[in-house]
Amino acid sequence: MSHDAVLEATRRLLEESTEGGLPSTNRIARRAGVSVGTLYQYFDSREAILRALVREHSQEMSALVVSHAGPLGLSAPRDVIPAFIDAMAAAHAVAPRLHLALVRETLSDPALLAEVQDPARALVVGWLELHRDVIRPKDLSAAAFLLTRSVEAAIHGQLFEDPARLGDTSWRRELCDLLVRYLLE
Amino acid sequence: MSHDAVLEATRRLLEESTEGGLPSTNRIARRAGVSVGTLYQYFDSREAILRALVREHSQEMSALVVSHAGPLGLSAPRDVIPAFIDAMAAAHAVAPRLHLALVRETLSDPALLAEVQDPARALVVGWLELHRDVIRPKDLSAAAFLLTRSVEAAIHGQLFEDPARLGDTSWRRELCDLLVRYLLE
Amino acid sequence: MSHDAVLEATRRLLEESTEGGLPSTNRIARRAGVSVGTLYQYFDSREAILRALVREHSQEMSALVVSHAGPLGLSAPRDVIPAFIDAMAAAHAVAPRLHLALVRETLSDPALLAEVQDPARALVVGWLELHRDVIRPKDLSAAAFLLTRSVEAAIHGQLFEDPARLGDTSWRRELCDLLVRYLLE
Amino acid sequence: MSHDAVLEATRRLLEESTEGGLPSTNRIARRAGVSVGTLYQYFDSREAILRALVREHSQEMSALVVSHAGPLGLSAPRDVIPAFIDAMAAAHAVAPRLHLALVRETLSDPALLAEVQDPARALVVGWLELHRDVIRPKDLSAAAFLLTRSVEAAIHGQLFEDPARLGDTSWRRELCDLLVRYLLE
DNA sequence: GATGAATGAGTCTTCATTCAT
DNA sequence: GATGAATGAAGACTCATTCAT
Repeated sequence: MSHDAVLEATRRLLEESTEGGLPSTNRIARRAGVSVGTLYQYFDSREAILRALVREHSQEMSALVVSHAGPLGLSAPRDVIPAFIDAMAAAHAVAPRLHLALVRETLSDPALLAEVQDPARALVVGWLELHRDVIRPKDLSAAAFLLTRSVEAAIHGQLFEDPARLGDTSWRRELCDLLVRYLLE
Repeated sequence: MSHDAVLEATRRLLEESTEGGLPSTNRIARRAGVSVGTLYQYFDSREAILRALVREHSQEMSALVVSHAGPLGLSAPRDVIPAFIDAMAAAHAVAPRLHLALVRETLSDPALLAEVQDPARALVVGWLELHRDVIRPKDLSAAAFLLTRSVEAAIHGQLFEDPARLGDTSWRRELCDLLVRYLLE
Repeated sequence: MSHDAVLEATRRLLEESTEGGLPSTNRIARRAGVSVGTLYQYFDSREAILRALVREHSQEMSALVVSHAGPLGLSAPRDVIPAFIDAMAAAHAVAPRLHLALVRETLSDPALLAEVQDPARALVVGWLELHRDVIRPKDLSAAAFLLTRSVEAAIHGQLFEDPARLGDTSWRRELCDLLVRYLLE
Repeated sequence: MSHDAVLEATRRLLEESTEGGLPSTNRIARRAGVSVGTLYQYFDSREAILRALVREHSQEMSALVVSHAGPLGLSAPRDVIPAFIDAMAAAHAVAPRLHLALVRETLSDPALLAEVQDPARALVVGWLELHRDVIRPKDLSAAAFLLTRSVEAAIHGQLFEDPARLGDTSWRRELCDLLVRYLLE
């Protein structure tokens, strides 16, 4: 219970604050309505909170994307791609500041980065394999890498540089073009 | 003089350290062979050092890329694209840890991010305009956004996830495909 | 039951640890297979555990020494003295780290120190009285003080400075000389 | 300057307090009339303060003893021994609580213990060598060990168990007897 | 009696910044 | 301009103790 309260408090603090850093343990505890001691009953260290947060967040994001675009898994890639882009944009729009903060923090922790990125990439590889016959590139793993990186990059660009324009359709069309031309010839 | 010594000391410290954070002002000063007081004579605050560093770094990166791929500005895009990718990879390989640290720091400062990204993007827009006749996408600004974001994303992915493989040629070929198919039809 | 489990757990923890301090109550409880709450049902405070420990330990030490050298009580002092030294050394070798920790802690609690030292001294005084005719010093209480202090000091010196040499015979001979010459003329 | 202020403040705090422990860094700083930060400019850690204190204290004690009994170095051992005992007692009477606290703390740090005890022991060995012809025991190093340990033990006993009686002459006579009979046959 | 989650004051330590020299 | 000692708020973390269940 307190475990979740701590995580939720951190999420809120992160979503509210302007600068990137993880809040102090005391601040998190106060916001969670518990004492610092309690916080340390559930997490070994400040870093452990971050890790838990990143894991939960990445699963939530995956779930969101899947629930948006997942059902289309069997449709033609040409239809799935724009849906996927929309789903990714929507998932990123839920808590953009939190997302930014977590991305920022994960950047300097390769192990955590991998832990979070590998399953997501595996999902994409699976989808590519499903449609192997119409997918142009042969190295599916390399393709998945490029794919996920590019989509995230585009969305992050929008998010970090000009959040207001995240809903725009122009960059989506362009990104869709990029992917379709790369994947489908 | 001291101004540059401080910047250089910070660069070195950042490139050496494993964890991401900017070193303490005292540490920077000691490494620069200067007193903290002097440091504050040249920089208003710890943040100011960071900003100066980011600016210088981004210019250096641009210069590196231009000196690598620039001469080809007038060649056919089909030849320039791979050269550009190589140039970007080379520029990122010079001081990868420093680059990571600065990217990390810049992430939560939209103003600084824009200040650094706009000129780079302008360069790309300029190049696209030069070859407007053979460039497929019409919205050059959106194309430049996608272009720079994707290339950086691919390189950062390589850099942050598996630095050893930055020199590989497989991901470059794939990235080249992505760009050529998008830009040149 | 739990009472003894707590004491035994503390003893073990103390004997295992390298640094001197009494372990935390939570640690003791966990090791004892008991909850902190239970611990407080048997001991008023962390200090109370320490006091109980010191008392038990001092009785154990006395018992050990008596069982070693006691039977010789009626023999000639010249024979009892080396036996006593050996018995003291043996008693100290059982749990040297625990002993050190308790000595350390007792040092700043004069009342506890007296409580532990007085009975031991009384034993020695009794023995001296038994052999009053061959014992040179007249002030038996002062002699007992010097005696116990000196033997303990020698053993502690060995124990704290160079535990490996506790089994050596050279310092024992020397200590025996010291005592014999003082007590027996 | 602040360096000494910190040490002096700690000394005073230690001499005043009843329980043994080294005071907190904040307390020391406040008492020294400086900020915690300043404290850390002169000492690497709380432990470093302790070490500095122990070193200074042991030198002060040595100096005190030497200034008391030193001039007699060339006199006959039979005269030097009581003077040495008096000098040791006097040195211990200067700041008994401080001494107790430092002894307590040093107990669990064999390296520091050795650092402090070795020079003192060397002094005694030197003196024994000077009078080798009249000194009975042949192993001077073992004799010095026993000597210093016994004298300290007797004084500490007096100090920790019944400080008021430190000035008494009865235990001194007895201790003197012990040493004379051991050393001089 | 037993539990163990919760407390929160207190610990050591760091660090950006100032200012008298 | 340069120095670097001094500051002190703030940070992460510990731990003896309580109390509702």
